[in-house]
Amino acid sequence: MGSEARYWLVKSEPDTYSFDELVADGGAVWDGVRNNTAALNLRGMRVGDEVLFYHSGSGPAVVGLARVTREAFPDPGDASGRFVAVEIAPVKPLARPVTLSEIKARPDLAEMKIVRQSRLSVSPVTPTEWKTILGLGSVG
DNA sequence: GCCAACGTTGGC
DNA sequence: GCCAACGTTGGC
Repeated sequence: MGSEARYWLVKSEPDTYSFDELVADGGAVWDGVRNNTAALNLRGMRVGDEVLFYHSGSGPAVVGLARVTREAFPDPGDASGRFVAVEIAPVKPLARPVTLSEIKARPDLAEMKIVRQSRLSVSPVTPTEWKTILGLGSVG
């Protein structure tokens, strides 16, 4: 792990917490993650890292961009002390959502963690994947 | 609503 | 420590 820019993807059910709600709130504590792999990724986040915000459920798609505003701290809702939370703030919505089916259809995105392990709620994104997603979403 | 993937739990 | 059973997530 060097000091290069890092990119991540976080997943949320829009019925539970949507990108629009993140925008309305101006930021959010990203807590409640109870998976060790996802927690490891949360611990890797640094302030300023950029985040793809993905809606799971019906019409799964990357819908917006966010930024890490606070690094990992103990999840207040976790009595075990094993899990952590971060804080993120909205940057902007994608001009158009990039759907999971589009991602799957592209050979250069087929290795994305979201494709390979659909249940992982926090995952790293490579710089190449990041640029490709932003291109598809007409951002940048 | 169904099913696959995968994490967790608990009996042994 | 192994593994079967079970629960949850998420795509379709």
